[in-house]
Amino acid sequence: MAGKGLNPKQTRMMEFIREFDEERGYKPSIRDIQQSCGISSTSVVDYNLRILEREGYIRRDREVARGIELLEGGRRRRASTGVPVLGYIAAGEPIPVLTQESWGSIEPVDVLDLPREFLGKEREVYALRVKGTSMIDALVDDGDVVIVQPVTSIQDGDMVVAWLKVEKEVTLKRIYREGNRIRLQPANASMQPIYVDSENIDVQGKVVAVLRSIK
Amino acid sequence: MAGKGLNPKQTRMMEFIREFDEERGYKPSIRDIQQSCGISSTSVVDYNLRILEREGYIRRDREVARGIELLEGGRRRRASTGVPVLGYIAAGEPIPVLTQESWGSIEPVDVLDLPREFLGKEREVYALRVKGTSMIDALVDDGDVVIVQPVTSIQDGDMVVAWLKVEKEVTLKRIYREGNRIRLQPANASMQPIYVDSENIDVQGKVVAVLRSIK
DNA sequence: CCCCTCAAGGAACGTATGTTCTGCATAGCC
DNA sequence: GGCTATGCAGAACATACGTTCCTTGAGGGG
Repeated sequence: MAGKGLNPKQTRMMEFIREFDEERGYKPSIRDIQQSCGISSTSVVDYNLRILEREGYIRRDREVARGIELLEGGRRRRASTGVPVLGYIAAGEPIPVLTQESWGSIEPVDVLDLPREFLGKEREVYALRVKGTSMIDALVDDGDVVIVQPVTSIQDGDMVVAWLKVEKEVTLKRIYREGNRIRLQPANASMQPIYVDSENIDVQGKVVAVLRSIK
Repeated sequence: MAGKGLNPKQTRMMEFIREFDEERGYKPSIRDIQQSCGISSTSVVDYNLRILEREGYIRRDREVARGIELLEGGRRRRASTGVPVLGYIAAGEPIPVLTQESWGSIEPVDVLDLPREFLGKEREVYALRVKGTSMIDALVDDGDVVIVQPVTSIQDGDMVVAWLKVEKEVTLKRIYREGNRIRLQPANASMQPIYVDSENIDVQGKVVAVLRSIK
């Protein structure tokens, strides 16, 4: 199907629709587009919107005010969810504890919109920014963002955020229960596991994703 | 400001607005909400929307059809952009080459909606899924997604996607030009750099972000 | 009991907004 | 020259949609 690319007017319209949506959270009306793109008539906007729809850039719902859906590469975007960034996680400092009750009441520093694919199935996840390189053995570097799902049930092999009481340290490791003690396995297979007493560990949550912005 | 939480009706409304937007790409009208949430009158919807706005869950533009903006944690979501996933990257295989011309014409496998923060300033970035653990020294594991900005100008210290002709290998490393040869430095400081001839390397792009979904 | 607020129902109103129709250029084609 | 497709202009039209007003009913205070 499809054809050549878009002409300048249509490109301008696409850009405007994207920007408008980003700025205001909803789509522009035909007259919004008309004015902002310097188009003389609503019918011209409609005419070009039809083309944009035919070429697969947008989807329109007829008779619906502001009923434009932006498609990306011809397909619908992956569903995403807002994830609150609650603070920092660093080796030497206690982690912000999140209980069922405090959920929602802690003021997020920021909110990231992330594809569901990278989150667990659970809705209630939060994000922490990593300070320092102490968790490099979990393939997590300074400045990374980890997505954490608060403790519910931990299974062997889960990557968890754990507070080691004696060492006064936060760590990210895969966890395995072995009788009375717990084995913490670094993600990097070439590194040795460490063993801790079950009493010495406080599991805060399960890491479901890591994000890194480079340089 | 704010008060207690939302009542069931308001919670239902919030959920509906989110789902509607996700499904159709634009916001519901008051009457859409009325019908789908089993509310008897538009004025009741309006009444509760005012509350949602007062409590900071949404922002409304008066007189504007479907003019609802969803706020998350009281603040606007970070702007995000659709990033096309173009395929796989694996140690033994050539990378899908992306030139200025082929941009836009390659059919993306998928599209991810990502916060701008994790992307470079450039618009034209794409994503590749990583196969295998051969790039673990760059803190990149099997199954990760790397966000790549096509080659423009590479600076010393940039993390790049490089094809080593002789070795027939793709690799992710920080790059440093040292006269006639090139030093490729693993991200993990404990690992040794490798050196290659400038003729032997084909830089495909610059890695601007890494995403990992765990288990 | 009266008065007030919170929550809701029902209907009417006005305008914001998509649609459509008529007309007019320009360009390519046979 | 006719014929058609593309792209634009202007206006009228129909309705989708937010707003507002009038009521009602259940609590709570005095």
